[in-house]
Amino acid sequence: MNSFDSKPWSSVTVAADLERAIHEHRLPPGTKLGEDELGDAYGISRTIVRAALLALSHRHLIELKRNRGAFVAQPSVRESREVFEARALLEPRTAHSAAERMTEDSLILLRDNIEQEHAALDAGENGRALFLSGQFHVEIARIADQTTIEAFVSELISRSSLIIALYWRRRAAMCETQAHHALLDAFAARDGALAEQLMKSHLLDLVASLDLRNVTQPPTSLREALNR
Amino acid sequence: MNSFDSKPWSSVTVAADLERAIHEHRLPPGTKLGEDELGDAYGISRTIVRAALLALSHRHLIELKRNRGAFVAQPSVRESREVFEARALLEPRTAHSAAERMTEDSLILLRDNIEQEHAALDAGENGRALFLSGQFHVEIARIADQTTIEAFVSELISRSSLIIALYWRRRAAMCETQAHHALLDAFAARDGALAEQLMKSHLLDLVASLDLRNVTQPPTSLREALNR
DNA sequence: GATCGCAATTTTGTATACAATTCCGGATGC
DNA sequence: GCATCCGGAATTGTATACAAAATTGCGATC
Repeated sequence: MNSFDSKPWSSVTVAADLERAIHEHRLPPGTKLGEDELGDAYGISRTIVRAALLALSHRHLIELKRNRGAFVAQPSVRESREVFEARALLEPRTAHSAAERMTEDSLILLRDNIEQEHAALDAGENGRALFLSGQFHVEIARIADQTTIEAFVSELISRSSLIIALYWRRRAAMCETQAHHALLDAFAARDGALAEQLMKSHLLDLVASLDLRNVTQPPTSLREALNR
Repeated sequence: MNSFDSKPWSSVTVAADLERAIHEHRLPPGTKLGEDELGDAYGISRTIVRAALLALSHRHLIELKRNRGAFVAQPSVRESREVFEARALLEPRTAHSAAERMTEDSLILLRDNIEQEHAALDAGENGRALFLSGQFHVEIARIADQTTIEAFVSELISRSSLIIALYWRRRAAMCETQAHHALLDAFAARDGALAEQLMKSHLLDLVASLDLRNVTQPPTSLREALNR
């Protein structure tokens, strides 16, 4: 996969690479991430792989089972709800701040993001589109100039991607782009209150598009179901 | 320090032990945490120490400088503001939820926490009192049954302890206990709105008790100031 | 006497060796 | 035929060896 890159991979670049792969659904929930396997893929020793896996586990993107290895996380229904409740607390008011601090450059960045997402959808690159859609939210926190909140939102966005992989229901062509467009308009008008309201609705729509009924979790593989 | 414990230290227990030491101001901001030193102290190899340090760095409690080592973090004025802004978004509404879910057992837990903090203050154990004071906030998130938010709050609380170490101004005998007592009453009355309001005020009071004017940071050591 | 440079020491970064645990398949016995 | 047990293979956990970088201290030089 990445074996022929001459880049000097470090634990942080490997973690970022893996996080993106997870975010884009190239590594679906439940996937086993073997240390030797990854080490070979990146051309590094297990030492660095382990550091990267540790970082991802701290972000709740993978689960480390002692003596068993690393697996792409499979958020429970409960956890999924919590993630979106946390987002509901953080993102609307952050959008409000962002609207007030909005610059022309930032607007261009956001507009470009929507553009790229559209292009990705047209090209059938759904994973990439999902990633870009997430970046839109992270970018807002960055524009609000809140590094700390940005870090939390970034984690929550990546976890949301896992949640979408597991519980996505609505087949409709993403209304996403529509919601982001509306937000963009609010930002362009520097209307903080509107941006906050739109973000709140957007998040509610997102949750509504999930199937979070408390049915027994469908395990990805039979193995996982029985091995506990 | 811990050399004679027969416990089997793991990266997670070591990280927890270090975090508590930082939280209680036994390890002040800027302190160098040498790997060999820690390994000797806990009777483990650097491998586990490094995993623990990695975990703490992900929580922004220590800073890892490449080829230089690990240092207890020294949050900037900017970062300090951000931490409290994040807390302002998360904690008030979490307190609201907690009030609505409050049980008798939880009330006893919180009451006990205040009790212990008082005892610690009387005994002159200020570090321990500060730790307990932080636990009060984490406990609220736990009572609200929000594991994800609890994790964020827990990190923010620990970082707040570093901020207090650096920027604490007011000498007054902590009004803390007073604020926590008022919160407890709101919880006992299951008054969510009041709890939310009290928490908001409490956090504002906390920030007000800090000296976050943008003066040049007083570095713990001259070295740190010049070595960049 | 102060400054600069170089080497020795210390400390961190990475790979690897070895131990411990789990996984998997086959043989065995009921 | 089915379950169980056992042993080899594979994988993770931990320690350690070695490499690379930074710090320190000494001594030469001006």
